[in-house]
Amino acid sequence: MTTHCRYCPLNRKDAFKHLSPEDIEFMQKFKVGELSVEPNTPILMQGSNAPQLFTALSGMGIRERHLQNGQRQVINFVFPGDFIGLQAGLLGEMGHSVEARSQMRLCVFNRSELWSFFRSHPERGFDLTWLAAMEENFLGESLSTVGQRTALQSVAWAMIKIFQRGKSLGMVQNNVMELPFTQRDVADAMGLSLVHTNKTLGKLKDRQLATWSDKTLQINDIEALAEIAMTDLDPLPKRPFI
Amino acid sequence: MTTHCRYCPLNRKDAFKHLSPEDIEFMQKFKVGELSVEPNTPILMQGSNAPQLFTALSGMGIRERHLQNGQRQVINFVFPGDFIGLQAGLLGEMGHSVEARSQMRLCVFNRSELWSFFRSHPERGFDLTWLAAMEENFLGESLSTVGQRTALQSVAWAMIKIFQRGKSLGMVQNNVMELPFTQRDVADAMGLSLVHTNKTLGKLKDRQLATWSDKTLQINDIEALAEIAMTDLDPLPKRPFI
DNA sequence: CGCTGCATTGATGAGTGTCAAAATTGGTGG
DNA sequence: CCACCAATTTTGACACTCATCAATGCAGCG
Repeated sequence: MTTHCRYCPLNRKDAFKHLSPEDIEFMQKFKVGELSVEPNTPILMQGSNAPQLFTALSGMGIRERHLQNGQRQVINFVFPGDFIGLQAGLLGEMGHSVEARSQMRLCVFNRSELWSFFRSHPERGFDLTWLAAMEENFLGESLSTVGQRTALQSVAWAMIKIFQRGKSLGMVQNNVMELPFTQRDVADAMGLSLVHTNKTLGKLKDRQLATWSDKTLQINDIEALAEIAMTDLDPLPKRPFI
Repeated sequence: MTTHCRYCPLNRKDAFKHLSPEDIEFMQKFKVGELSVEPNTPILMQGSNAPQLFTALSGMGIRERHLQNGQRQVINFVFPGDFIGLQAGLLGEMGHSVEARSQMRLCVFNRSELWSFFRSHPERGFDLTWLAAMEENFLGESLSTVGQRTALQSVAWAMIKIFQRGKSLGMVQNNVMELPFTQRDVADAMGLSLVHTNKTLGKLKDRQLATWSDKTLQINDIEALAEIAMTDLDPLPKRPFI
């Protein structure tokens, strides 16, 4: 069931910087196996010191952080190509949990070998840091959204971000993409209540900008959305993957 | 005016993992100089592709992100030991600006040599990634705060975080530390209005938990603060520095 | 000495949260 | 194929936190 890295599905998508055959061989030595999980399966737990790290090969999930009183914040959405477990690998403890939302296929690595990564193939260490910087950048943008944007702006922003990411991965056809998330996920991502998120999504639908129902997101006018969200529509840079 | 890395002030603080003499020599080759800036001086601009990277040697600052309509979000506070310019170095573009709030001394590196970092001294590349993971972790926590905590909880949380960080760096005497920030900085960090932040700080003062005035923060009951903020008071891990 | 930035306080109202319930969907088993 | 149940979405009414507006005080400074 485990495919050789040579046939890694990520290496074929043009959202990613392609790996050289040598790099592929190197990664192959790293790979311990593949993991296939059902929707809503926990992958890594906040506070855990997991021995395994992952790269999402297909499917979608969420990163979420739980507070002492049971509230949660959705930190980010997980797409194919995302590395999962950076904090466990480096800090020895995850700052958030990761949970699948659709069925997912994950590439599994051994945490204990992360260091050999840096030592023997520094470009790959560099790539990992690149991903960390990208994530940091995104979290800063999210923070600005939750802290400064209104509900309407926030939801518009979220729809754009999800859509753009999906588009870069070939998950969009005719301005439509599958979304396995619930409205509660988005609400917790934007720091809004479920009810208000629902009503805000309704507004976007009324204005014929974006329609999300039946696990399907349709974007009708992304420029108008971007206007509302006060954001640019820059294409995503090619990213490395681990 | 430029001190040799051998005398780096950071290497003497026990908040940090100490560098070996060889590492110090290596870093010395890297170092281009030192920069001393006055309060409110911009250090790196959002969107810029700066040729220089920094490590804060002393003083404090902020990371901030500007939106199209002029609002801003304070992403994080900058303390000695913080690396500045990761995103410029790796992504080629800063996602936020960095500005001094007190007088600051900065260690200056050449961005173009960042890669040799990873190649010739992979442990140092590893350390840089460690810092990136730590920052990512903190941003996730901030996001949870802005998204989920109430104003009182948020402000209590911020005071704790700043105080803990200051304490680990020896900036606290008798539960008192200097804070060069304005209330507007904190308000923009927590996604609150200036007025409400002021009133919330007043509440903490009334309850005799924390007093911040005249650029001085005094923490009277950190356990009670932690209770309000729904957070633990774990000691900070020893961190590397670049 | 007036100017500017920052802190402080009170009054008012908008944007969201909370509560409650109905509608819809999807899954499960008889 | 239908009945039932759980999860999710949707809608309306109401409450409240927090933003906004406005004015004052205060300190630093040219």
